[in-house]
Parts: sequence; C-alpha cells; structure tokens
Amino acid sequence: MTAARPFADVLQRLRSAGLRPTRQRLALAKLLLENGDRHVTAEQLHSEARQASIPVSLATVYNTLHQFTDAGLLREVVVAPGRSYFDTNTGDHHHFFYEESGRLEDIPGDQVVVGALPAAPSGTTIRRVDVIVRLGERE
Amino acid sequence: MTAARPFADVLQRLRSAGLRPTRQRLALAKLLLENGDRHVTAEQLHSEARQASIPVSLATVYNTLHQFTDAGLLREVVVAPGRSYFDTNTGDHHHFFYEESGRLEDIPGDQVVVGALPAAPSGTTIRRVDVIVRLGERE
DNA sequence: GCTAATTTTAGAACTCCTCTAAAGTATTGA
DNA sequence: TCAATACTTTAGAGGAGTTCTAAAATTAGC
Repeated sequence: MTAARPFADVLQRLRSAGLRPTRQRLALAKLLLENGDRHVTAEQLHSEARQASIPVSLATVYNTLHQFTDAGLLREVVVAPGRSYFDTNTGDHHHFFYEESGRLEDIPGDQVVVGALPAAPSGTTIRRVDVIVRLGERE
Repeated sequence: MTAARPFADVLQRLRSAGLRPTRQRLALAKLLLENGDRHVTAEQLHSEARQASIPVSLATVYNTLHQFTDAGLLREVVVAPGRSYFDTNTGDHHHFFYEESGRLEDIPGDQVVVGALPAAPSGTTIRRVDVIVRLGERE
C-alpha cells in the first residue's frame, strides 16, 4: 500500500459508491488515475483502452466516466458544444482552454483566480464554481 | 436615435461586420436585443420566432446566432454537453446556472467574483474568462 | 432592372451521447 | 460450492443538437 496507493483507493471508493470492481472499471481507473493529472474525452479514453488491449465498449466508457464522476473520482468540464472533458484532478482548481487546439489544462494552483463569491440565490446552494480561461494565440 | 437605439446600432454593427441586414437577421436581432438581457438556446429562439410569425429556418437561426456572436453582439455560454446559450449581455459578467432547471442567469455585476488572473502561458493571450456558478436546490 | 454576390432553406448528415434488451459477470446465501 | 439474484457490459439502434449541402430566393451595385 505504498506504490499502488491510488489504485487501492479506487477499490475502496468504488465499493463505497456501490460500484462493483469489474474488470472494465478497474482497467479504466488504472488508465485514468495512474498517470498523473489527465483531461480526457470519452472517445479518447475509449481508443486508449483499445490500444492497451482492454476490450471495452464506448457505452461502458461513458457509463464508467459518469459513475466515477458521481463517486467523486472525476470531474466533468464542458468547454464547447460537443466537447466535454473528464478531469482526474478533483481538487479545487480551474482551467486554461486553448481554443485553437482544443486542449484543456489545469491552472497552476498558486495562481489564484476566484476572489469573492456571490451569494447563492435564496433556496439554492453553490455546488461548484467553474472558471475557464480561454486562450488564443498571441497575434 | 433614442427609443429605437439598440436597433439602430444593430444595423450599423451588421454592416460593419459585412453582414447584410436581411429580413431574418433584423427580425432575430429585434427579438434578441429589444427585450433586455436574455439567455436563449437556438431551439428556443427558433420557436419564438415562428410563434411571432417570423418564418425562419433552424439553420438560419444557428447561422445568425454565430454571426452575431462573431460580430460581438452576443456571447455564447456552454453549460452542459448539448446545452449552449447565447447571451445578449456582452459586457464583462458571469453566470449562475441552475442545474435542476437548466436556467442560466447573470450574476449581478456588483457581486465580484474574479480576483487575480493567472498569467497567460507564453505565446497565448487570454480571450475571455468564463465563470459559471453551478447551483443546486438547498437541502 | 440586370447581374453578381450573398443568404436562406429543407433536408440530409454528422457528432456526441444515451438507451435497449440480451448476454455475461459478480455477489450472496445456503 | 453452487445456484439464485443482482448488477454490468455490450452492440447497435436511437435521439438531441448542430452543421452541411445544393438549390432557390434575396439583396446590393451598377
């Protein structure tokens, strides 16, 4: 429980979310969580899995990504219509989005962005604050 | 140039964007810009136009929304996969998104949110900063 | 008006994503 | 350990939202 740490966590977290640790879920978790901070689309993860000889259907990739998101292992970031990323960094942080290339990247944590939060309208709570800094090429 | 002000502006702005002021574009501009701050989806605007007896195709609504966005008359806000709004307020401001109902709303301007901006990575410029405060029902 | 350039349109097509129902796999309890 | 049960995976169909296409209509310039 030292080197395989993040992976051991996954088993725990799947169980406590009521998710069976199936072959597919464990393999996808491995791809996602044992390679540092990542931002992947469902299609990307699907083709990555197949290249790694993990036969898994696209539907399962979508199911799994959403289940992991609900379980708090991932966070979904929507950057453009029809372009949705899943981020393995679930901590409080924000994103750079490169509009030309479509790349998404974490903003280093020390470069604070959010100052004062507005009051939530009555009857509501703030679930999350998403900040996306959209970048273009310097002209 | 007092009451019809925003509309007169539109003609100007269309022309300077190289867009002909066609019947459809003017009618959509009227719907969008003469009713205060609005957040509409393409489908919403399309059915609104047809109810107002403005025969316009969905393709034209999409074209027009994008052309207006490029011309700086609108701003696009993507809140969820397959849910994209066009905002008639092009000033510097941010949004509340009600996750239950799918509603999008401006955050009142005096409730400041963004503090320090991060430095743009080299070779890039910041085009825009989108802040979406996601709301849930208070439990 | 006449001509050329732009715009609109209906419908097909496309992308991303979800659903369906059947087959497969994991878990439970005897 | 093995059946019974519950959950999961899958391929392919289906759906939502958006873009494309090529032809018809409109607009602008002369």
